[in-house]
Amino acid sequence: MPPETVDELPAVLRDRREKLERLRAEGVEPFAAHFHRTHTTAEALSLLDRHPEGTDPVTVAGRLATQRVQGGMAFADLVDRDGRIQLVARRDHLGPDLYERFSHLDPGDVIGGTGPVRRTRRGEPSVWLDGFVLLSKSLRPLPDKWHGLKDIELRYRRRYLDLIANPETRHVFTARARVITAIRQLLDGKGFLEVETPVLHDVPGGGNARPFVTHHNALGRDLYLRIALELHLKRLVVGGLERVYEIGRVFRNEGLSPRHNPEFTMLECYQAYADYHDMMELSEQLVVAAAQAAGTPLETTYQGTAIDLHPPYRRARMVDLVEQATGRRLVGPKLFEAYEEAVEPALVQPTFVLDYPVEVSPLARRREDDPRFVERFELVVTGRELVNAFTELTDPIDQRRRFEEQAAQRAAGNLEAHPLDEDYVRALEHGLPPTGGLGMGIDRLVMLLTDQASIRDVILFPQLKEEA
RNA sequence: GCCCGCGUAGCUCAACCUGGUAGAGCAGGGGACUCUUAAUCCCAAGGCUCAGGGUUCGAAUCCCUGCGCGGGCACCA
Repeated sequence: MPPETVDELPAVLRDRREKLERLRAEGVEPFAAHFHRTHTTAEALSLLDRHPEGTDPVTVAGRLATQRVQGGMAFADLVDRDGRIQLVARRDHLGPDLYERFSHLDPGDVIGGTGPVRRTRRGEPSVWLDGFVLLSKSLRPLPDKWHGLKDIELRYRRRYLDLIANPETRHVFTARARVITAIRQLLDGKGFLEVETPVLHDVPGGGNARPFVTHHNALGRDLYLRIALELHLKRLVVGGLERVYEIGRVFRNEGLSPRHNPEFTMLECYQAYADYHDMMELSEQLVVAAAQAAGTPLETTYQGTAIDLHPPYRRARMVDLVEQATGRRLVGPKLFEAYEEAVEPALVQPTFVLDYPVEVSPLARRREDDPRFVERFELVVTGRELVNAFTELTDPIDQRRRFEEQAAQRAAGNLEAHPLDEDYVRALEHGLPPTGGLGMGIDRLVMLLTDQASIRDVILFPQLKEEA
């Protein structure tokens, strides 16, 4: 920040700096060290319900929204995380000095106020102030009180203003937090152990994506930010933890889009003695639990399209879906390409797409009845992959061969082909129990449940280009 | 990386097509008002029109370049 003199500031900012100095000159500290509130706004309101004639004094704290100063009586809305409550100040009651200070507060100032709660003549529940304290002076004006903050760039860059001005934004991120809590509760209840695995990887495996590269100075070598959680979690199943999960950030060095942020949040969980059929049931349970946590009905809409999230979801084999769409019965990478092009975008209602070609699934177990396919599914909703899961490949010999096929693709220029992870193959050689595994994109799940069109609307601080 | 659109006061938007001194609401300042709630009414103030070039007597407006944002494509299990 350049050293700015008060004179150079826009008038709206200069006025507030001058107010700040005036307050200090009057002996009022504009940034309080601490404050004790007795009630949130919601608690104050429910207290009034129990004492409709008026409560004992309560102390609330929050940010001042709008003010309505009317001669010797002033009204203001105080906002905290739970909601809002009206404050009433009267010159007769507070005395002229304190009243004057109240009426010169700005929207955005953080204050604490004490007084009984009762209704105004118009029926508005209000804290009738016996006194108030300025806790944090706001030196910048709030966004337009009626239109909110519309500028989409400012909403992302200054998320704090978006959260103050737009209730919908608060709702989305509250729902996101509750969804993640619900997922943890569901998995914990099934005996899964939440673990943390490294973000810095020697070998960026578990998915097909270009990684971010970073450098460790003391080791004198490059490391990669993880693109998936998979390989470390399956090592833990080898280690006997049997049911593990991690909810964590992964990083993919790809372009930005309404559905892609370079860092995003994945749930991955692995269950010994389970297969991909079990993972389908688990997927359904996760979606239902998440929807309930977000307060989203199972009969919902996404961007104007009706979506029914009631399980069980349709199950269809990829070869059949492609044949229905194109009339051709394909195998191998061509099947997968045709699926992505002709089928996936049209799958609006929740659908488990089963049995992927082995060539695009180097970590999944082959089908016993047809080794060209693996026991893998993706749960697709609104044309987007929500879950990717499979019966894990446990045969270390086959795993090494699959890695070598990927290495050949890599040598041929496919930067996203899976690299060989020797240590992972060694872990398999010790014996991975039959295991089902599942990965779920939390951001896309929250987008679906909160009806948000862009992944940027469900990530608090999404990646943008450098500010001008 | 390519294509399209957008960028005006702290915020929300006019004026741009068709070039002629940049306007309004909110927020802020002053005043009136002791039951308001998008309070109301009166007064005054607030701008490097994203940046840089060009065309023109004259550019917010037309043209070019750059930057930023959005969308699409490419990329992306």
